[in-house]
Amino acid sequence: MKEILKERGYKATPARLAILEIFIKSKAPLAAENVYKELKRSKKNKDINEATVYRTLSLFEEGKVLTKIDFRKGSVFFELNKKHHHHITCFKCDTVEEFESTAIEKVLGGIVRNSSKFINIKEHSLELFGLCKNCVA
Amino acid sequence: MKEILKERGYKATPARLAILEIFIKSKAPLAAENVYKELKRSKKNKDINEATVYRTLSLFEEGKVLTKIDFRKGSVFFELNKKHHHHITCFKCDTVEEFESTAIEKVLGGIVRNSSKFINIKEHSLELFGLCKNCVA
DNA sequence: TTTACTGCAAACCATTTGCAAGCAT
DNA sequence: ATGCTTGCAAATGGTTTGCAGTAAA
Repeated sequence: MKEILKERGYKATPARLAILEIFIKSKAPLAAENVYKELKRSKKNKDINEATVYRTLSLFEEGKVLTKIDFRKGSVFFELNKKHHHHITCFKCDTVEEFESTAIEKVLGGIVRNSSKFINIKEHSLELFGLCKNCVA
Repeated sequence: MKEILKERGYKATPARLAILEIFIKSKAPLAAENVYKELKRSKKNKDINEATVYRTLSLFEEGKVLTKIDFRKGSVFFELNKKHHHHITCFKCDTVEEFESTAIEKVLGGIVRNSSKFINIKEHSLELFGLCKNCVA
């Protein structure tokens, strides 16, 4: 973990290590609030300030340690930066399933080719929402 | 315009008519702030309160007069509720181009079929970002 | 008249920032 | 030792809300 920080010229402070570890252990994307609460829950890091959490998250985003996700939920979520993928989120229980799709990237390529104003797409966000099998019941 | 309001059981107040008209005339999605400034610019409706704008926007969203769009820009945008489509937004000048794509809907269908946790998707948001031809120059 | 709608000001919530103190290198 | 990091508290920006007055039906 210290390597990840050192590589990017970040000092390996307890706050950063703790926050990174939370993301490594988490299977779901987390908002600042989630991270902060998780810290408070621990004995060791319960005194890390909320502002530090926000600062660390945006530092990590800049350094491509984390990626931002927009779930239309009022606050911004982050997850470890890994291979490009998308999410399906359950309206009710917030379960998140990830998926990859080369088909989507292909379709997007076709769209730009038809565009009159754009030549290429630099980024896209695609978020799906539905009810998961548990919540449909 | 009054019909649109009456159909949904909304009172046809000057604020609502003015806001609806702004959307009918606008070719781009608008945030509350944009609507509010546009009102202030007019002689007739310059005294409509910001809170009223927010209340009207969410009323219109509930009534499916408007749809919410999330451009990752800090504030929420709205546009007239029309046929399902997506947007490509320019990072630099914020130009928005709309497009429809049956291919995308088809791909999404395939994705759900492969999902272990979800049976169907109720909503999705897809936003593309790039530099428009003007801004690439 | 009745109830929905509005303006105003205060409250809210997520996030950011200035500053002085603290710690990693 | 030096300057990056942090905590704290205050500020921000977008949006929401309580309340009392106002207007659409």
